[in-house]
Amino acid sequence: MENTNICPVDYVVDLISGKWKVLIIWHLKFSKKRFGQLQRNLDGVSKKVLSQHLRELEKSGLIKRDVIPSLPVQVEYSLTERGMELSTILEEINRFGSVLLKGPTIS
Amino acid sequence: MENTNICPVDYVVDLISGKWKVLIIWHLKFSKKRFGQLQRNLDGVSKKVLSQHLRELEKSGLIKRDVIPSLPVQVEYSLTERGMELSTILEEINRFGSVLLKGPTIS
DNA sequence: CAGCATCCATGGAGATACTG
DNA sequence: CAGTATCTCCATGGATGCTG
Repeated sequence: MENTNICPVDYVVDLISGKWKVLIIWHLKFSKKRFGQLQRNLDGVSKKVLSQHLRELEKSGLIKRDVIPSLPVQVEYSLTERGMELSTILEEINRFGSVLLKGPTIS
Repeated sequence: MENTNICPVDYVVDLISGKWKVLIIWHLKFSKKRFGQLQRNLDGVSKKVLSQHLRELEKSGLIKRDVIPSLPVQVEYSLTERGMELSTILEEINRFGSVLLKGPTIS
């Protein structure tokens, strides 16, 4: 997770290398979610890790964080345009990975 | 690097999450290379890590390993068809990442 | 040359408790 | 509810030496 990368590929890979990053993006792709919802959806994440990941994704402009000044506070997360773009790449990766997983290593 | 993933995306991400994986694929994309060449190209990799990565990439069918029975032994690594496919995805990621890195977080 | 065995360092992830 | 603060643990990467 080193930001000192000059390589854009490594940069993006780092972005989605976090243990839950892909899942977070996946879930937000379909609808915005609140913190607690996400935590329940990603079965097993600790709050610490979840908020770390969310902050990183936000910092790189992939997700948006909206604070709703209710009581108690609610926070909604959603994908940005860029996050949407990334999710289409993830779909490609998904297709590719599916083939890899099914087809035995023919090399 | 858990193989127990059901998610194809995570599977692929794990595949290219190793610190040098992307670079290895990148270098092999243009020409096959010997172990020592790779080690020199990826400035700073230890032999241990390099061979670990190579074995993993081979195991998942992304690269091919050819042993040339000379003295001393030479080993050539090259991309498989699947590795080539992946490298096109990496190029997309590259484009996307470049935008991310240049443009400030407009969200 | 290619690569394995060993030991060590580091940081990312988990568990838990506390707060505005 | 949505986090932050600590502490611990383990996997990954690094350094070095040995071998067919």
